Amino acid sequence: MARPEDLDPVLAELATRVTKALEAAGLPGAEPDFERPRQPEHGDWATTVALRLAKPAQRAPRDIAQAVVDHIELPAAVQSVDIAGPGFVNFRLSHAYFEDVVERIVAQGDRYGRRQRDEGQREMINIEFVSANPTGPLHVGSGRWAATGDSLAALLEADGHGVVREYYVNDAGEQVRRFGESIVLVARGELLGEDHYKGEYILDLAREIRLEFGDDFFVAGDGIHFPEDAHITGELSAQRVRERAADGPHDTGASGMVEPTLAAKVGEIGVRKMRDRIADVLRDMGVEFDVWFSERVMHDSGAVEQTIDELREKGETYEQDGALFLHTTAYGDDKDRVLVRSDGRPTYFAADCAYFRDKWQRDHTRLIYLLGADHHGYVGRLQAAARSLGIPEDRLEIRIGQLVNLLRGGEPVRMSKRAGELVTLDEVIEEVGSDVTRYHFLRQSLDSMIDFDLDEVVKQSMENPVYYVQYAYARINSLVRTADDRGFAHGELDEADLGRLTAPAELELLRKLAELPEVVAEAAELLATQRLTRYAEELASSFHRFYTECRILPSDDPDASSSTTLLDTTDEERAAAEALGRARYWLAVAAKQVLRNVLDILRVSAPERM
RNA sequence: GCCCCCGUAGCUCAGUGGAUAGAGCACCGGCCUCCGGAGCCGGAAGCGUAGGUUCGAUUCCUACCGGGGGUACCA
Repeated sequence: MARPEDLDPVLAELATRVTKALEAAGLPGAEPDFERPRQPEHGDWATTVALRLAKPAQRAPRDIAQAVVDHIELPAAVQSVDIAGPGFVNFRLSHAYFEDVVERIVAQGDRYGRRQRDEGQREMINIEFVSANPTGPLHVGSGRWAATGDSLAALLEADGHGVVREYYVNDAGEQVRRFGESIVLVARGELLGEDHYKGEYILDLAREIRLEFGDDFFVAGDGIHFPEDAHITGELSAQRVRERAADGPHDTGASGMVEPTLAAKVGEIGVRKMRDRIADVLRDMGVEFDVWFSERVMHDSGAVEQTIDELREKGETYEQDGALFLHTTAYGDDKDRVLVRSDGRPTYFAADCAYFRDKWQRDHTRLIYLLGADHHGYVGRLQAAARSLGIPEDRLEIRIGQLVNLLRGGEPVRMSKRAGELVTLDEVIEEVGSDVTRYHFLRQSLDSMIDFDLDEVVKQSMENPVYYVQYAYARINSLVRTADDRGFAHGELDEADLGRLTAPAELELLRKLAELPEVVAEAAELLATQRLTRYAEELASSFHRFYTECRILPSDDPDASSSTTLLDTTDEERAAAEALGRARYWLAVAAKQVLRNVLDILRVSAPERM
């Protein structure tokens, strides 16, 4: 459990002092907990230790709180302490503490908010996400996992861990053959069956492969040739594709047969092409995977057989009806799972096991899976598989995210790859942009279903909160540019008198800036990106208020202030105003840095101008 | 049937046992002679229902109501 006192030496010291105060008062020892009060009047930190101790100590909470206050020696950075409500002990930090925060932010730059961990504390985390089958383009729903997984990875890095972003490519087995068959049939202008993949992209692939490998590529042994006029064929096929898709379940099946070896070959080529396209779209979204793990390669290497052997040797398996089962119920699964079918072919589940083994052997200390709710049924068997392979229970974390509800004008749009009726991620990115799309997904909890109404998102893109945050950043950049243009003498940070920052808006912003390290730690622990987006919005809000209420640069308009101020202003007052301006300038610079650091973790761009 | 997620303001959502439950959108009323109005300030409005645990419950437990998803020798 991340505790705020682990992140802040001042708070750690305060915790020690509270413990000592309890001892000095003759009260039972207790770990004081700290939380940030909602109301600013309640100070910067509060502990409920008096409330918790009331029962074991047999004393009224307020009495205990009073005893703490009477006996505590406050650290220098803590200005005051008082008791409130039923027995809260509230602490207020000194202004010097916040001045120090500004200095730390400017000194640490990009590192502010990030955690440095010792070797022993640092994990090597593998996070697997998206992993959509490479038999079709990514749809909008996958965008949620792309955005969330990538930002979680950045978040865990910020929390001081090593992270590997991984995509498991299901490029083996029956579906690849069927995928290849679909391409061949379309290339030949034949009808597709109910189980075939449909959609314009199949036609595109057929064209592409024909161009690359030549007209004869799709020639079948029985004399069926790839039609000479590709254009006409294409139109025909596309039309038929649509008809068949609309036809639905009473489909009678494909009009032609495809040789298994050709289907496999074409499937392999098609999958490779689709994988590249998927990688392109993800890159457009700013997501770069470290590892594209091929299931086929794993099969070819014999790793699946080895894993099955290993499981057999460990006594985790048994045979029944000619099939080999993994005894997953021993680890809480609903039913035992088949590893090898009675016909000798390994199941996908066997590959999943082998994949686990591979990942674990690559020296990861923690495995995270980000899965959609449609895969919820897999959790039990995946957990069991990991345990069977000797991966400790707490080293595997499977996070289920609720699905994205794709709408268009309030009407549901089906997202079925086979039916070919899907709205692809690249279309959406092109239409509304990567930042808006990402932020939209990152803003909500994984537990909540997201409505993605294409019409609404396009309409609302200008009022998306991401612009609110980015605007704050652009605004500060503009301020800095203007300061430079006018030759504003902001001096160095250590020359600025930050003690002058005492206006409510200034204090609010200072407090908010100080929160980042703990927001990062909490978000990382909970794997919750929405903690970061909320913080970003709060920070932007604090800045906007500060900017509105607190003039930073001196007015460039001599007439503007001449009538009253210039005449009445003494040198002393003018010097004070200048000093305040310099302090505010550095506060704005610190805010800019923190906004940038948050946006970096969200992996949303921080524009200098908008 | 069993399992998982959700139910918080008119709408979309935050809030991992603490004090007076917060944002955005929408609505109403204000705010720039000057650093970016994509902004700021103010107003109205809410924890599905019923029990339980606790000093304290939106949060944890149970039941019920309502919505979504999952339950293959599929891939």
